[in-house]
Amino acid sequence: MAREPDRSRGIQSDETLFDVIELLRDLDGAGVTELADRLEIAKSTVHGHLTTLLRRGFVVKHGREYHLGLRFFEYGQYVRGQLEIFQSGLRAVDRLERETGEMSWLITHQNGKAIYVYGRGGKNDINVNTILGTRVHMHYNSGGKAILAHLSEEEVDRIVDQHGLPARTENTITDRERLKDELERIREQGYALNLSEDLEGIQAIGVPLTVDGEIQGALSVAGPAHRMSKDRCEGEILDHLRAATDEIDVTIAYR
Amino acid sequence: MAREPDRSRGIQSDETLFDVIELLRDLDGAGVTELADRLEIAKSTVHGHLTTLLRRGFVVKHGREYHLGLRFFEYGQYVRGQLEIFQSGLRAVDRLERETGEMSWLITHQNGKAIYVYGRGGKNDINVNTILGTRVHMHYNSGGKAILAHLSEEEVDRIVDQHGLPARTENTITDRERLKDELERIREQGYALNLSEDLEGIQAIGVPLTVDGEIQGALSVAGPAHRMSKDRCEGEILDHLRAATDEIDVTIAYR
DNA sequence: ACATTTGTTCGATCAGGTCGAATATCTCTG
DNA sequence: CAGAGATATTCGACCTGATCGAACAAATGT
Repeated sequence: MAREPDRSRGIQSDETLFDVIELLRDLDGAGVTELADRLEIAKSTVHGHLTTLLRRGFVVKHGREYHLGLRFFEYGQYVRGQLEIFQSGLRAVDRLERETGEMSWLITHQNGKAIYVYGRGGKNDINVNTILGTRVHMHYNSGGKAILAHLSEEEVDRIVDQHGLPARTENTITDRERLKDELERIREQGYALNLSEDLEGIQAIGVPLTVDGEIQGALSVAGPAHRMSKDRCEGEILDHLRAATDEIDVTIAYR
Repeated sequence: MAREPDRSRGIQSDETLFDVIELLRDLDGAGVTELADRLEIAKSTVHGHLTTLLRRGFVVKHGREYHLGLRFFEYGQYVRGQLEIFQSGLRAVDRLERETGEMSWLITHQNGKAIYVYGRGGKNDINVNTILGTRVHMHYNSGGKAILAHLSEEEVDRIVDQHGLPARTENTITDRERLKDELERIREQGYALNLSEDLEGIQAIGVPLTVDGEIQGALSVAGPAHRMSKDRCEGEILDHLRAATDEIDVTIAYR
C-alpha cells in the first residue's frame, strides 16, 4: 500500500479518524461518499468513524451532511482556560486595549506555531473572532518572535526546519541567520517589533510572558502603520506592555 | 468482556481514543500509567493513542504529563464560526449588553443540551470565559427553554428521556407535563423566563432565534433578581431582545 | 547507589477495522 | 408519481493491525 511505511508506533485507525475530522473542516461539512472518495477509503470505514464521532458529539448530522460538532468548542474553551497565563493575560489584554485603543492580543505557542488565544479589537472594534484560535508562523508575528527569542537555539532550529520561513511581505525575515540576529536583539531590548512583516501596513510590538523563567506566551499590540509608528511602539505602547507584564508576574507569583 | 455488547456499528478503537481524551480533561492532564490504570487497558495501548494525538496536536506533553492541546481550541473556534447565527448573534449580544448593562448570551443546542456560544459580562464585567462552551440542561435555562419550545414534541421527549429533568433549585421544572405546559406558554408569548430555576437569585429572559422557520439558538439576558424583575424582563429587556432578533433576521435574510 | 515508579518498545495473538457488495433510503427528473 | 441515479447504511469475510503482557529504558526518590 502507498501509505508511509512507518508512522512509527501510532495507531493508524486514529490517523484515519483525524483525516476524517480534518477533511470535514476543510470541506465545511460533507457526506459519507465524498469523504470516502477524497480519502480513498471504503464508505463503510468512514461511516464507522462518523458513527463514533456522532455518539461522542464531535460531529453532528444535518440531513445527510456531517459537520464538526460543538464538542470541539467545549474542549477548546477548556484547553484555553487551562493555560497558566490565560486568566491574567485576559485582563492584561483588556487593559491594553483600553489604554492604547489598538488591537491587543494574548498569544502562546504549541507545535512550533503561534496561536491567538485572546484578543480585543481596539477602538475600531475589529472582529477578532475570525482570528482567535488560528495558528501562524512565529517569525512574522511580534508575539511569535518574542516567544522564539526565549526558546533554545536547538528548538528554534527544529521549528524552522519543520515550518520554514515563508515570506508574507517583502519585509518578512526569511533567512535563518538574519532571524537569529533579530532574536538576539529582541532578547537584549526585551520586546519584538513587527514592521509590516506579516501584513502590508500593519505594525505591532510584542513582549514575552515568562513564568518561572519559562516562556509561556506573549502580549502584543497591533495597528495600522500610521498610528503604530516605531516611536509610539517603543514609547507609550511599550510602557503599557511593561506594566501589563508586571501585573501578570505579580498575579502569577501569588497564585 | 464487560463492555456493552452492542455499541452498534461504531469503532471501538475510537471509543478508547475518546475515553483517553475525556479522562485527560477530567484529570487536567495525566501520565500513561494513570490513564491506563483508570481505563483498565494496557499502558502500551494508551501510549499508542497518545502518540497519534501528539502528532496531530490534540495533545501536548509537559515532561511526562500529557495534556489536551490547543488544536481543540483551533477547531472549536472554527466550529463556532460556522454556526449560521454566530456573526449576527455576536453583534446582538454586544448590543444587548450595552443597552441593558446586564450579562447577555448567545446560546445554541446540540445533542439535547444548551451550549453557551458567546457572552458578555454586563456592567459588572462578570467573567464569561469560564462559562463559554459549557453545556447545560435546557429546561432550567431561559434560552434553552426558548429553544425547546420550538422543537417537536417527539424531540422534546427524546431529550427529556436522555437527559432527565434534574432540579437545580426548588423552582426548576422537574415534571414533564409541567414543562410542556410551560413550553406552550413560551410559544404563545414568544419569550421564556427563568425565575431562579437554575441559580438561586438569578433571573433571565430568553428569545428564540429561528432561520427559515428552524430553531437555531436563543438570545438571553440574565442578572440578579433585584435588578432583573419579571416586569423589567417583560418590558424594557424584552423590547431590546425583540429589536436584536429583528436585526438578526434582516442580516440573515440578506446573507 | 539502589529501589521504585513511570514511560517506551517489542512480539505474538486474535479481536475488530477495513473492504466490497448488498440493501435501504433519499433526490431528482420527466 | 414512477423510476433512475445517487447516497447512506448494513452485512459478512478477510487479514491487517489494535491490544496485551513482558521486557527494557528512563526518571524519580530515598
